[in-house]
Amino acid sequence: MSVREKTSAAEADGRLVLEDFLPYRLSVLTNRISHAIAREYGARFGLSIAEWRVMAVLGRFAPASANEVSERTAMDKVRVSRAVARLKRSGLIVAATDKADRRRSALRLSAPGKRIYRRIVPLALGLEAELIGALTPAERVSLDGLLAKLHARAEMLDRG
Amino acid sequence: MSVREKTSAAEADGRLVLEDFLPYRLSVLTNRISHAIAREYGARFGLSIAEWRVMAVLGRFAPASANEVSERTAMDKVRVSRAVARLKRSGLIVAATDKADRRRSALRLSAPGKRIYRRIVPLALGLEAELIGALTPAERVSLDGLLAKLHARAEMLDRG
DNA sequence: TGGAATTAGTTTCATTTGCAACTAAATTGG
DNA sequence: CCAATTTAGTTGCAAATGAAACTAATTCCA
Repeated sequence: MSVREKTSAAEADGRLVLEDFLPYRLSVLTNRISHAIAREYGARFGLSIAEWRVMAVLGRFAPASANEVSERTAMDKVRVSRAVARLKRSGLIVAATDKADRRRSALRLSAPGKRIYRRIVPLALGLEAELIGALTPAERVSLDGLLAKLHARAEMLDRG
Repeated sequence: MSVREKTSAAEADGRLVLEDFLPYRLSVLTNRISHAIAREYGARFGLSIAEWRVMAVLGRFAPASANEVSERTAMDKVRVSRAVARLKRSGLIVAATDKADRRRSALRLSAPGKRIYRRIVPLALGLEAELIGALTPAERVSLDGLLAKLHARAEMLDRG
């Protein structure tokens, strides 16, 4: 009688042990976090999750096209397009047509956009801190490596 | 000049190092996986992710109420309700009114539902296997523990 | 060159989603 | 007991979503 193999791979007779199933666990975890986040600053600043993500990308990767944002966030390009449209309307970002390629627009945070960004960042980091507060420094390093590996794999699955 | 602290907590001048930000990384990872999954059996069996999750719960936790499904999947009860409605219509699950509590329905997989379930499970496990194929057994155990801790924290954040 | 194929981004349309309000059944406490 | 509250599940409605079709600019190559 072997000890129950507790590697995440989840299986029994021919059934799926859902609570051990990695895609499921990741999905639940992510949903919970997104939910908490949406309440936190979504409500507070009138931003949807998509909008906040666009701002986060622009806050970090200065002028970026919608497509770049889409790639960096793994969000659908339609979703990005609409988030960008709303952010432009509300004046939080500005779009300049890219000189080199006029289909592309170079998106940046506007001054008000930057102000809001700077107010949200600490909240976001605080939330992250609460989240990983459960982990020791060593565990954080470990998590970092694991996510990197999974990420690489997931990218292959999604494309290949 | 201290060595760059590489704990996930992500921060620089006052900006967010998005690619190190845990909620973001989880979100991208989950998006990619869900996408791959949706293509895999969503298309193949005409099931939405919500529907498949309901089936997965029923495959594992025999008769269950919609509410139980909702709790186990962390899906909104509306979403569950509608997935259940569709599954009933397509005959993959059956609902008996709970004798003890007539508001509640006892959901189960029907015979055809079980057949589909048994066909999907290997696919799901295969996909998971590909995903964690990148990890050593030790890393899998480690991941398991980390996710459990994060999950517990996220639950607190979401409620508290 | 210049027309075919590609890429950026938007719009249309049908579907999905979820909050809020609702119905129906069960529980609670007076 | 029965009115007041709670719980299971559904539905109305408005907003979010994404596949597919579309426009406009760019690249490719014969």
